[in-house]
Amino acid sequence: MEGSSVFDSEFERSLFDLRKAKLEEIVKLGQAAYPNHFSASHTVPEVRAQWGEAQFDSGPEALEAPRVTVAVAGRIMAIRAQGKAGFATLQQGGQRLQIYVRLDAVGEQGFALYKLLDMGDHIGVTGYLFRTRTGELTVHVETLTFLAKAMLALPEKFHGLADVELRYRQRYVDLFTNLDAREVFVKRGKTLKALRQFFDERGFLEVETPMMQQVAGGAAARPFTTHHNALDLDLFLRIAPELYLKRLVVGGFDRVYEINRNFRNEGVSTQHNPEFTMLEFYQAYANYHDLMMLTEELIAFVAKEVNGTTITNFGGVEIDLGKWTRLTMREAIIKWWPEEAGPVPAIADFSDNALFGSLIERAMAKTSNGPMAISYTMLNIGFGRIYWNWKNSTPLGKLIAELFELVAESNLIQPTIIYEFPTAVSPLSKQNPDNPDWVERFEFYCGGFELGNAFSELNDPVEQHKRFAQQLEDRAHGDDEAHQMDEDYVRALAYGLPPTAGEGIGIDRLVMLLTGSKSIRDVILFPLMRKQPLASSS
RNA sequence: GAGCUCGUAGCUCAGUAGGUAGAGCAACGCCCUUUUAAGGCGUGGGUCCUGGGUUCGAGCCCCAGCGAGCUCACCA
Repeated sequence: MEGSSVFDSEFERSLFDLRKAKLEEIVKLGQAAYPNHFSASHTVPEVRAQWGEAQFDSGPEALEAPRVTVAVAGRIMAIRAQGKAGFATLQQGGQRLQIYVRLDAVGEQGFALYKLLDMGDHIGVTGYLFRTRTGELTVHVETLTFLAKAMLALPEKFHGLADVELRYRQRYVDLFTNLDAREVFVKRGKTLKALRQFFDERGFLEVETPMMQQVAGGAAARPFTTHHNALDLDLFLRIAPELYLKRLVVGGFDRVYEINRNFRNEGVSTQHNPEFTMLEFYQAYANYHDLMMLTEELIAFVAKEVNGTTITNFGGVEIDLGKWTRLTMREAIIKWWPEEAGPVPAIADFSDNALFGSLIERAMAKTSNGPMAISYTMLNIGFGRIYWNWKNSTPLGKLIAELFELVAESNLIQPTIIYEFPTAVSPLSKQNPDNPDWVERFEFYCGGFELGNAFSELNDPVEQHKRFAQQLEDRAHGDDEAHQMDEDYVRALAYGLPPTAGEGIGIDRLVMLLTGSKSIRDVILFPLMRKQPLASSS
């Protein structure tokens, strides 16, 4: 490791040398430097569950006749020596257990080993359980086994690792020093398990479809590109599994789901990471109304499995994931129409291009001469952008979706289903039979952001081909997120896709909601970070 | 990509008005057999993110860069 940039400083280098010397002393005491096994009778959480605080009522004597002997292992997170005795705290599985080591119990060799231990070391102990004067469950150690040494200094023991950047870059330290961080990822695991249980119980098959695709489809986003050398083939990392999953429904898998990563070449924010986990599922013989019901059930089920309740606290607001509101996109715009923007729109304003234009023009004027409050400025900029797009003959449907995002989205804190989307922003959805400008699609929102997106799948190959062609035209006009043509997908539809509804749910965002995390990076173990400047020592 | 804020010991943070760099934890030595953010005495530890500039003098002021957080833009 000499000359390597593992070390941040001379302090760390010399500490490493010191610990190396200690390790040699430990070996001289007859311990292995890097043993590969320890037979524990219990984990720390098991010990706590069986003899921890809940059982304290039975009195300290409960542990004395007969004595309870345990063998446990863990990482030393606190160590206090007191002459010929000492206490240390072992951490395992996110829980802690105190141990008490005294010279007359472990002998000269054992105590010599104890004195060579440092914060962060892994050890195993055997001994019997007792309670200290203050009532803390403690292992009275009889034998100590050295397991592994921490060669670097742990973060400050009271505050833990607080530097956000370090927590993301060195998650391995964050996880064992900040147990709250650990808990988030335990809940993430439970979320995935609950999702799978939900779909497995309903006869869905879990599948895996390509993440390297020749046509990156199924969403409006810019893909990452890569290259296969042997086949000399340019490939895209997938932006969605959608088109493959529907091919599977054509193939006769009536109910499929996939939980895996999508990759989108876009900026990062508290709600976006370039790779993120998406659940997509498809159900034949169902439509988007069926999925609304399924979604409400699903989210409530997962919340109960993970948190034991549908209530979650997000950004200081209590959200009940068991109580849902349903609004059409147009209703939502009207409901959340900002007072500053003047009279609320009429339904007719959404069906006529000229009326829509004057609606925006009016709102723009209203918000331009108000007090210079931030909301006025933000709204004015937003209306201005929509107006500019309207002037540049952006399709009405797209403008309506933009308007919805401007005035309504951030208000959707409690679980809300927004349905009836414009066809212009939904190239893969089935049109409303009564009005082809609108499709059978919904998105659902919680905490002010979008969690999922669902629709009755377009299964008419002729119409699908037409929509792709339209997207190609958008692309030619500079929209580099417009959908690519996927001839093979159209061919699959031509073999006959049964009436099907499908849905995608952003799992990172769901976990944010369930854990009260304000940033997506707090629910991703290793979020994408910029390159670190080269360490000067290397 | 834009704006705002931040970067001081391994970690958590102070740093007055521009005048020789501070504390706690961690580390090292000694004392201590029921402590628990153990305690007591002592010691060591700094490219003040990097590079320029202003100044007699810069952690502090100015410029540029790097990294991070937040807000916005794009999107899910």
